[in-house]
Amino acid sequence: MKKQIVEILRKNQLSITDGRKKILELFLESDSALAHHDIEEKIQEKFDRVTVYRTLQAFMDKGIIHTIPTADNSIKYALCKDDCEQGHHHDDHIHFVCKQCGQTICLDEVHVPSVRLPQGYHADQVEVVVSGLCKECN
Amino acid sequence: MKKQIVEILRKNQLSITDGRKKILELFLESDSALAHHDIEEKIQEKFDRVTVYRTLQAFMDKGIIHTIPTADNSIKYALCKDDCEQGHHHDDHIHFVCKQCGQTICLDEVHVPSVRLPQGYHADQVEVVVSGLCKECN
DNA sequence: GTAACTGCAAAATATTTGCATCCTT
DNA sequence: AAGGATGCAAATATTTTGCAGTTAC
Repeated sequence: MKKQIVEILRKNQLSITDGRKKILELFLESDSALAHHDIEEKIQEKFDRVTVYRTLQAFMDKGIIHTIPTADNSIKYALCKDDCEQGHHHDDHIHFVCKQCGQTICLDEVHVPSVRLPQGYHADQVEVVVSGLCKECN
Repeated sequence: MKKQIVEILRKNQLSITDGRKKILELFLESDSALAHHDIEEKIQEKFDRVTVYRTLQAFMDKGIIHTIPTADNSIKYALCKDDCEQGHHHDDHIHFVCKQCGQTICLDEVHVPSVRLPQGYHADQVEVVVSGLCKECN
């Protein structure tokens, strides 16, 4: 596990620092998406708020994580699959937000249905967010 | 037009005030979704920031508008279709965000594809946000 | 040693709440 | 007249920026 973390950072040419290792570990351990707020809460050793912002930004830039659109104002982050390149994410899975427990998870096994757009539109990316009740809360 | 505005407010048991009329008018005129920020910009007569927040909240509560999930942090609002009830929106259309001009529009004519969820999950709502290039920018 | 990263302070921005006043009904 | 809506002030919360000190490589 520790090894995998270092490897990901190295592959993306990011210096291996405690903060980054810790935050990346959180993502690897968690099967649901994390908001900035969650990260601050879940990390024992306190890192500066600003460091968390910058770390998330760095991970975003490198395509290690991506944001998940949510209808409420919160931004959630989740790990990208391996084939994401810098700036171009190709998440062909859907996101599920549980209305009860608030967890946001990536349903990797459910593929994004294809959407037929009107003439003239060009689609780069399709995001699907399903909300309802998760396995535990149902 | 003016008549329609008053009618909507009345139907939802909201007092008819200048601010509400003006903001609702904006939504009716605009064919793209609006962020809080857009609303402040587009309204000549200045209403208090707080009034805009409260107006949007009131419209949300009544099911007049709904939020559109976006991957960046901005929250956009758009008019609901007639059959939205308080607290339960059934927007069976998809949203399109243009990466060039930033406009967010509702593609009413494109239906949300059905999604098959894993065992145990219950879907209340499916949000689809497509990003790419719109008719004008393509 | 150098470039990159972090923490602190502070600025800028966004959102919420309380309360007195004003407007709609 | 009464209840709801607004504006203002202020409290919170969120995000960004600059800079000096520290750490990774």
